[in-house]
Parts: sequence; C-alpha cells; structure tokens
Amino acid sequence: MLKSITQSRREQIIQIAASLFRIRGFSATTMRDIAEQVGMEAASMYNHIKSKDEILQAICFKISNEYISQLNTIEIQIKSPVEKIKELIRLHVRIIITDIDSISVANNEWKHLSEDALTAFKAARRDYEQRFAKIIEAGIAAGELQPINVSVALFTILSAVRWVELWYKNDRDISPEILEENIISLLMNGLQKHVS
Amino acid sequence: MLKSITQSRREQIIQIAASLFRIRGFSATTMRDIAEQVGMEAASMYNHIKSKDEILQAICFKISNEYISQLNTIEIQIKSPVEKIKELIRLHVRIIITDIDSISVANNEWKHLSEDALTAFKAARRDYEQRFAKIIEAGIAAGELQPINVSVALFTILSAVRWVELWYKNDRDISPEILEENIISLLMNGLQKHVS
DNA sequence: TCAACTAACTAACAGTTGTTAGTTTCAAAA
DNA sequence: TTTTGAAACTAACAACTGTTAGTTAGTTGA
Repeated sequence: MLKSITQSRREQIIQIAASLFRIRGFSATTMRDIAEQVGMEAASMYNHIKSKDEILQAICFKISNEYISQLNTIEIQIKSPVEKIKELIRLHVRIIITDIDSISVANNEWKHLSEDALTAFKAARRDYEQRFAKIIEAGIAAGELQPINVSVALFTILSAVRWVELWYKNDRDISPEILEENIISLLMNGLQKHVS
Repeated sequence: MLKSITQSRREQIIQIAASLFRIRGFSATTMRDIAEQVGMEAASMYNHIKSKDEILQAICFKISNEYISQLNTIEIQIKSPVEKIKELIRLHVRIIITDIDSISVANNEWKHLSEDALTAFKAARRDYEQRFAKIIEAGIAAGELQPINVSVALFTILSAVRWVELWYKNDRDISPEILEENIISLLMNGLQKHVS
C-alpha cells in the first residue's frame, strides 16, 4: 500500500521530468523546476528518486526496453519482410503517440546519460538497429525490396518516422491511422508516380 | 587589418562553440569550456562576442539564411517539381556535410535561443517549409507525384534527410554522392519493388 | 497510547555559471 | 619616444546548481 503510493509519486516525478526535459532539455531543467510542477520542494523529491541522472535513465530505458520487447514480438511472426517492416513503422508511430515526452527525451537527451548508462543505452540501440537491418536484408534477398544500401534504408526509415514526434504537438488534422498509412505508403512506394 | 583579425577570432570562437554545442548541447557547454578550446580565458572572449546567446544566434541564423538563399535559387529554376525536390534533397545533404556542427546545433539546440531570436528563427523555418510544400503541391497538381498528404510528404523528406547528420560521424563507407542518390531513390521510388 | 516509518519541510553547502571591472601587454600610429 | 587601442589577463560577483543533513507532521501497526 505505502509502497504503491511511493511508486506512483516516483512515477509522477519521472513523468513530469520527461515533459520538462522534452521542452527545455535535460541540462536546462533544474530539480527545482521539476519540484515546482510536482508540487513539492526539490529536496523532498530525494525521498523518491536517487538523483537527476537516475530520472533520465528511467526515462531512456523505459523507451529502449519498449522498442526491444516489441521487436521481439514482430521478429517471430510468420510474415514477409515487407509486412514486418510495415509493422515496425506502425510500431514507431504508436509508441511515439503513446508516450511522446519520454520518446522525445530518449531521442534527444540520451547523450546526457552518465557513462555506464550511456554505454548500455547505445548498445541497446545498436542491437535494435542491427536486428531491423536484418529484416531489410531479408527483404532484399527475397526480392521484395529494391537492392538499396541497407544502412541508408534503415536510417531513412528511422528518421522519417521520428517526425511524428514533431507532428504530434502541432498539426493534428490527420488521424494516427491515416498518418501511419501515409508514411508507410511514402516509404514503400515512393513519392513519385510510376510510369507503367 | 585589425578588424579582420578580430573577425576571424570571433568566427573561431563561434565555430568551436558550434562543435561543443553539438557534442554536449548548448546548456551543458560553459563559456569556460569554449574558452579552453579557443585557448584563452572565458572573460577574454567578451572582447569578441557579446554573450553566449549571441553565439547561438550566429550559428542558427547562419544556417537558416543558407537554406533560404539556396531555396531562392532553386525556386526560380525552370525545372519540373520532381527535379526541384531532388535538387532540394541534394541541397540538404550538401549543407549538412559542409558544416555539420552548425547544422546539428541549428537542428537540435534552437530551442535555447532567446525570445526574439526564437520567434524569428521559427518564422524563417516556417517560411522555408511552406515554400517547400508549395513545390510538392505543384508536383501533385501536375500529376508527377502520388496524391499523398502534403505535410506528411514534406516532413518525411525533411526528417529522412536529417539522418545524414548522424551518418556523417559514424559510417563513412558510403560517398556523399552515392548517399544522395540512395536517399533520393528511396524517397522517390520507395523501398518496395514494384510488380510490373 | 506509543513506536516506527514515510514523506514532506527548512537550511545550507560547495561547486559552477555567465558576466563585469579593472589591469596588463604589446604592436602600430603619431 | 610617446600615445593609443585592441586583446589578453586576474579577480570577483551574484545567482543558481544538485544534493545532503536535520527536523517535523502525520499515518500505520502493535
């Protein structure tokens, strides 16, 4: 009971921190800024968290674990590489929409992680990228995809998907579903009309 | 004569600042960090620059002006929308390679601009985006492009191109030319092989 | 009722920050 | 030679930083 109240206080701090880190950046956000939003003194937060660094770690690894666990699921599905790639693109859009603050922080503020955490985070990201690349390679080998450079394809997809983060705060004229399908269509079929 | 020495000192400070802002972020970079790299005391830099904010402004507007002036050139060319878009993609790749530090700062640290500069910077960026969008619209109207949502197309292109920033520091197995053409091919023709 | 514990508080520290003031150095101009 | 002015320096300030120590209020379990 008490434990769960503590837990939710802790999660509240982390969530508010994520939102501030996203807007102002990690370094420009002070513990007093976070405390003010939470509604307590900065010192009081240390009853729930160990340090400012620990907050950043919690945010970054929550996201990194989420991506990897979802990738685990997609990898073992019995689907064509093209279908898996489409699934991964949808996954990115969905994760971004679900927790935009944490995603933005994991994407833009990870460099402020302390040394050990930084190493682990980079390794996790690299692992994710390599496994994503394997799916693209399989698609090329199967003749489903253009014989494009795999790194270029991988990072173009990953970057292209990241702007959803930007879209989400501005222009919500488009629904997430239409958004997903538009991005998939653009990445899969290209911008240009094909002469048949 | 003296003026030009001062000028180059100033530019040296700004360039070194850009490289540090890129690596550590604006807020996490101190005037003493910059001064150390330049080879003088922090206080001495104030003979050449007005403030830390002014350095960030100089970096961001150098880039924003570069983009807009290049767009001006492309806009008046007598080319099809598709050719103009390809030209713009090449432009982005080229600018990124030319001045990666300043580009990274303009892309990732602009939010730390002081209020007036921030407003001006956002306006410039919006202007650029709207003019880019016009070219995409023209391409759709001319039947050259898929009838895709213009915002999705615009931001997918802009984001996709931004990963060059990332590529540039990692994996230089690919030449800039091959890189450009791969990205253009992917964005224009898509990842998937067409069944004809 | 009393002891234990949680979670808040106030006060403060030691270090860092951007920036200013005042001083020194030294080359060019008079 | 003297004067001037740019560009470096040292010293310091006032504000802010993450964090710790010690205290207090209030709730829970015995």
